[in-house]
Amino acid sequence: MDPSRLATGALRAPGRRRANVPEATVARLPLYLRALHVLAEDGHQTVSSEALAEAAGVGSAKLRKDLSHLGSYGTRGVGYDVTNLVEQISAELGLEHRCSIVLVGVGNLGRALAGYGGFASRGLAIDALLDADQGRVGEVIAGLTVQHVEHLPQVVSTGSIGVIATPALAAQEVCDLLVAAGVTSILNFAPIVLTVPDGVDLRKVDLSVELQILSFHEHRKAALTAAGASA
Amino acid sequence: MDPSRLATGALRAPGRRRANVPEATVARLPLYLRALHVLAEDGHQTVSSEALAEAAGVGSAKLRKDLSHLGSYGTRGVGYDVTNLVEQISAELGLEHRCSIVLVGVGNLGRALAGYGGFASRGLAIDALLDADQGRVGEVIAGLTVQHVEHLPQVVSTGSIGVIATPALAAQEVCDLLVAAGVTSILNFAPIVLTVPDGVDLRKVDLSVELQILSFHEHRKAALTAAGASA
DNA sequence: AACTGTGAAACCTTTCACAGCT
DNA sequence: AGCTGTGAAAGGTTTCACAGTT
Repeated sequence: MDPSRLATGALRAPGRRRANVPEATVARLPLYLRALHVLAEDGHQTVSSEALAEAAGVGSAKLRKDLSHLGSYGTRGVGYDVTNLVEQISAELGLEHRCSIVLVGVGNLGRALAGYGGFASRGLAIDALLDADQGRVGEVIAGLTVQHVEHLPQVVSTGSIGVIATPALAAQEVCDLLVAAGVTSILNFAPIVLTVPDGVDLRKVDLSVELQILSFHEHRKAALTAAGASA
Repeated sequence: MDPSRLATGALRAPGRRRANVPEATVARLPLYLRALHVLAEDGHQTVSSEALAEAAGVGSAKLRKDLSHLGSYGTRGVGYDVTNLVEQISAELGLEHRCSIVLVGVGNLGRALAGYGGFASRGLAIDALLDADQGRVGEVIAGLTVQHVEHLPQVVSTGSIGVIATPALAAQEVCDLLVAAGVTSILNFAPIVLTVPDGVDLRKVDLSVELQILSFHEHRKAALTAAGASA
């Protein structure tokens, strides 16, 4: 959110050799990682920027530029070593030491997230489920027992990621609780603008926003074809 | 994806007065709309760019620039008329004529999406549920009966938006079916890269990608504090 | 010959600062 | 006086094209 802080001096650590990785690049690293896993399972040992870009759904120049921000891990004339690149990207994303994920709000969406297998595969899995509703406390979902939201401080450890899947009205309160418990990275599914202190990273996923964006494009296309028909 | 196409000649329609709205602006219009609805319910008749920006979680300069792309709907010295602005943005997003939404894949996530109230409130609601699993066909979720995916052509109408909530392996096939049925706007929740023909808009929501991005920031913060401690 | 890594150009987005309207 | 609308500057991202390496 405040990119200027990304560039502040603090990271002149002893043996660091790389500059800051641009935000747009970070957002694509998970895509490359996923594509690489598929390639590895297919038995590929190396991959060209062209092929990996294709698998990840981006242009090859973009891919090379992105990877160049992590360092020079390719071999000219050959391509990238799949296993090595998986390791480099995983390291960059901090996926070595599985950080814990706590999910607050076990409604429809929370349940779906808890049961979603996509996380587990790659170093990320939900470790705790919490809810404010006593009626849900004790229920077992995807192998985890739902705890009352008051136990938040006990289930949070350093480096935990918080996921908010509560109704909009409860979201800010839950967010404050997460921050108070020391969480500095939050993913919000509630359709509301949350406020967090400096130093806390907040991302949001808003389903109806996505649909409205598509609605815009659909609307525009309809207008275009109507205009085309009248021309 | 290909911004150049957005700027092609085709839209020189007779009475058009506005230029193209930038993609980044489109992505924020739904946020403004939501904030405006809240303000309207609170009884506000007008709102300043400062106040609306605050409510939407953006800067006021950005908000004004965004709204200026839609036209001049504010009054200097006063602000924006809430009701009017809601109408203008709704029109821009094409939320007048409720376009139908068909959701394919009624697993955990699909169920959650079907039951999610967030859509219904604002011109967008799911109209049909489909699944490839005969065991799920006939089930009633959120007032809708699940139909077999073969009925897709019958439930799709012009301007429909397709939502894919199937497992990754089925997603491309379902996507192809949607495209064949005439859908030109698709929202994909499956963790896989989909290929669509030109002219079809594709957006994706990937939960594990979001978590991995947060993991990166968490990791970076940890590295920073470690470096800070050693300094 | 094949392919990476990267300056430079083109493009898009955000921020600033203020002219101009009410 | 207060606030919008907008050129211009600053910053970030993507694309191009090719030098350099294996």
